[in-house]
Amino acid sequence: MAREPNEDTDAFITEVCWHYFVNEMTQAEIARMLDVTRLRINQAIQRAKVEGLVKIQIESPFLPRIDLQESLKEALGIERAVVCPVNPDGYDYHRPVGAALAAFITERLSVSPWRSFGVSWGLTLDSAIRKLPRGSFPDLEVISILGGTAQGSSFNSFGIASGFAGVLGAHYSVLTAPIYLSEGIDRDLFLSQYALKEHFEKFEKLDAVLLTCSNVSQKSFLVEHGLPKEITPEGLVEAGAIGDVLGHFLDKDGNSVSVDVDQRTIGMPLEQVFAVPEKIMAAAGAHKVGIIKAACRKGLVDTLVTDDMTGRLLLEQAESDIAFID
Amino acid sequence: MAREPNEDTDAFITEVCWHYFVNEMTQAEIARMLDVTRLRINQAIQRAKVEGLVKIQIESPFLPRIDLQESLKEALGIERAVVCPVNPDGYDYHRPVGAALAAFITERLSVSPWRSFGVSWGLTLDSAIRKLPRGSFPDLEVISILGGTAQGSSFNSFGIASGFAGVLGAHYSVLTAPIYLSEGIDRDLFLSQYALKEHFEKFEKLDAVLLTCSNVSQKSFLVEHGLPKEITPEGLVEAGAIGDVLGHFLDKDGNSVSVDVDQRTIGMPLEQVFAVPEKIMAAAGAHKVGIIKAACRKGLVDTLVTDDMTGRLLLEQAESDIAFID
DNA sequence: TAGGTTAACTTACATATGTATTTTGATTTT
DNA sequence: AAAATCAAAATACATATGTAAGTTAACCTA
Repeated sequence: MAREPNEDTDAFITEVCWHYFVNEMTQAEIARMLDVTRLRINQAIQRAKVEGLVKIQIESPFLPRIDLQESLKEALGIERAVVCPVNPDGYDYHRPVGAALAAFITERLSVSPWRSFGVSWGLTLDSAIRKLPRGSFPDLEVISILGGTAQGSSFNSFGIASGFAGVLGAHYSVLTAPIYLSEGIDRDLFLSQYALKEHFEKFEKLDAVLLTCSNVSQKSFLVEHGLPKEITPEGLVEAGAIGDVLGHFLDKDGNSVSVDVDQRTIGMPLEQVFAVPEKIMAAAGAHKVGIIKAACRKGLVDTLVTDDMTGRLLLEQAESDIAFID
Repeated sequence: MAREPNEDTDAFITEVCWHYFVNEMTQAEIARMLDVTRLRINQAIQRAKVEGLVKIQIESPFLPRIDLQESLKEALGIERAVVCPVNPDGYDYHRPVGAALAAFITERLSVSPWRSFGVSWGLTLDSAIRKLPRGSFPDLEVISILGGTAQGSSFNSFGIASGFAGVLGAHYSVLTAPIYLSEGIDRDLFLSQYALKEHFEKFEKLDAVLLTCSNVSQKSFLVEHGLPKEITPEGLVEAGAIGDVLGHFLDKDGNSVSVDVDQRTIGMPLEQVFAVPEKIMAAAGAHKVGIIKAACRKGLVDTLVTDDMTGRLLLEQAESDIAFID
């Protein structure tokens, strides 16, 4: 081995970003001034963007799509829809929907003082954390409401709950458990552990939940990596499943297709979700149209945060409730 | 006359910015998608930046300059110094110092709940408003502490106080009076007007003030456009003035050089400023070094927000208290 | 309807940005 | 000490951005 990679410090990146975004200097100018190569300036700015060190806020970001939002409220029977514009080519919905969710949360928190809210996990929530402006809510607690997988911090509730709490200056409480119990372990016995019991009691007093969902296909991280091997996507589809919410697989009417799976799921039960005052679902993508509609129909959603493409699909195929396997 | 200029709507600009900053599309892509020319996209983005519709926040913006901040605290005998990096060429301190002030205010508001704070006026405060992220502080009141001039909204307390209140979601109270009384009008009689009396009483309970300052030269808006014609810059310099704070001209020790001028100034008296718990001065530029030091020496400043260039000058010329006329 | 006026479009181009490739040189290994 | 290794610098270049022309066409006026 030779030299160590030159890890740029936070202070360096901060200074570069200040010159670039506030003083509006060019990258070349900054490089000359700080006596480094332009490449390092360029990379510093890119890293700052990715890691959320610079946050770009747009005032009233969902002003434009009012028509679509109104139609969606009507069609899905929900209280509120937030629709953000998305790039139809190179379609990546995580970032824009995450940004819209972040803006929505900021707005809600400034108006109604949540004491606690629940979070599941997934890339959309991960993206929301990066876009959320730093705040100070010392009386707020972020509660993870779903067990995690072994892989990557976006896919377990620890990374998400602690991430939200970090930027919001709040406390957090995580669910240190897998999303699905291994076969043979008794659910009630498992949940009777002191730490878990205390955590589950917090579900009863949540002011809001941030929900996500997915369909039954390779596009679903849960289906691809999170299911115990005894549970197969084919079996779930046969049973009528079109997607999942909080690890529970639902049919097109939002009813669970497998008591067996439900019994093994470590997380907030759907019955309890109904009782939460604000049920916010962030979800987008053509493959999620079916499960989004099912969740809305069942009453699991007050506010839907999505993009215009998905919004339009939700309206168009008002009658197609097909499970997508692609 | 021919066609009307096509004033882009807020919704249009918002959508363009969303595509550009969140979805990271190129301006050409956005133009193609929305079927307008690239020029209009380009202009929309520029307008959004200037008008503060997009706000770029940098996490912990004054992390880098800790050494300089510590030295300044020591040298000036103040509680806190906030130093932001600045572009030495094409030197414009209003924007970066305004941005730093905005970040500082955001931070302070999230920690200590001010009930009210006072504002003077000037380009630096105007710039701070543009950089300040929208907030909701319904119990906060922004109080203008200085009369205004007839010209431009940045130079009267109405634009500044209402601007701060607007972005912070706060109330405001303005001082509807000129900065200097005309000769012959009795100050006490003038201030006894009901509306003014009520306003002046609020000065006693301020949690913080945002102060600015300037020197005695053409660079000072106050000197160039705000002085009654009986008061000349030459006369003020002869009397020992090196600059002004809240319309009061001070010598190098921070003492007023003209009881006459003070008698005509409509604004918060300096004696009252001393009593405010947080005295924040935002000021930068080589020409302000003298007056900044004088104000600090006199005890008018707890927190100084400035840039690295001015910071370094403040340290270097620890002994030069010259009034700059250039 | 002809002519003047001007916003918006078109074109052009200089500069800035993002990225890939090659070169350099410090450090470690043999 | 020579060779190997690899991060950082240098170089090169395709694309994006900002701005300044000239051109077109909508609209008003007379």
